[in-house]
Amino acid sequence: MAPSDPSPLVERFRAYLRERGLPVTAQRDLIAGTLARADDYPSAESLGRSLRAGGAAISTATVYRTLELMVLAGLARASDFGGRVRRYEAGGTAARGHLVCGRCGRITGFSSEALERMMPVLADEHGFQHQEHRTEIHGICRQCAGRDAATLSAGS
Amino acid sequence: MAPSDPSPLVERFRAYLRERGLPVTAQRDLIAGTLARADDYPSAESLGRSLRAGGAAISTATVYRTLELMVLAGLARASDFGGRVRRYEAGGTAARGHLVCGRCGRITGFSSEALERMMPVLADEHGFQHQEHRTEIHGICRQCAGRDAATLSAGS
DNA sequence: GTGGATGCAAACTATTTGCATAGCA
DNA sequence: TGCTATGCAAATAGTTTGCATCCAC
Repeated sequence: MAPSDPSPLVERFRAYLRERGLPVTAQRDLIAGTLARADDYPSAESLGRSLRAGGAAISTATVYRTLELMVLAGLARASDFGGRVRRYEAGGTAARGHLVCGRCGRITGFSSEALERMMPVLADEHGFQHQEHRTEIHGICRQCAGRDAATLSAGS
Repeated sequence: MAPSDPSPLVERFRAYLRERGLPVTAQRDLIAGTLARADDYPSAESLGRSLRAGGAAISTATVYRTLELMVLAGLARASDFGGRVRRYEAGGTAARGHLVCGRCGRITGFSSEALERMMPVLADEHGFQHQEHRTEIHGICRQCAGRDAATLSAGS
């Protein structure tokens, strides 16, 4: 990663660390930077793997610890989208809803004002104090649907 | 469990099994019956534990396999509500939304017609074929909120 | 210099699987 | 009788933790 152009997420993470006198390390910068650039909701393991593939020397344990710290800091969000691995996304991303493709596994974030408005209302209706919410829509993405249609008409 | 009053879920599971010539076993009846009666979204392990506590001899592996089969049959739903264990609920339950209390961990299902209507629309807006959806609201349940308030005013 | 981060490897937890045996159809 | 479930125990997979060492402050 070029340290000349740190992403806003890296900056915010650094600020968070400095505020409480915690060390800003090369690993933390790298992990935050990679998460900020990731568009595939990586797991701790896959994120570490790609970092190592890029030449960085980072242990899996550090990746786990750092991502956990970022979640705590409110700078990342974690979710296991129906699978068995916890996957992370950069926080601050407006996306609160996620489209999970059952075919290719790709996850796409989206945001909906109507949804945002509805959630606290639904919580309230049940005497529940809303803090945050998570919405997943499982189905088939456009690309996979198109591929299916093509395969169907062409035969295998 | 008294076999004299099998729950509808047990019946439907039996029917599903018979339809495809699969064995209807005592274990499967027990597991389906227990899941039908459970109101706490049990994990495979906790479900097996309570069965064994009740005197039944059922291995953990069988519980996992049976619950998985029920999900496949569309008679149960599985989700890990932000935690690291997969928890199950009887299918057919109208609930599609879940309130997850961050204090006591209790999960409460709810259904909302408005939410049901909105999901396919949201999917469509993004060129996504909607199959199913999952909505979780994380926050504090009424009981815990009340307890907090009491503690606060009384001092610890 | 010191508290905290890192890396390694071992520990853990939840879940899955292989295989011999038992049970339903 | 034949196909499938079950149980046990071992294998996995993902994640966490203990501890010695290293590094940012």
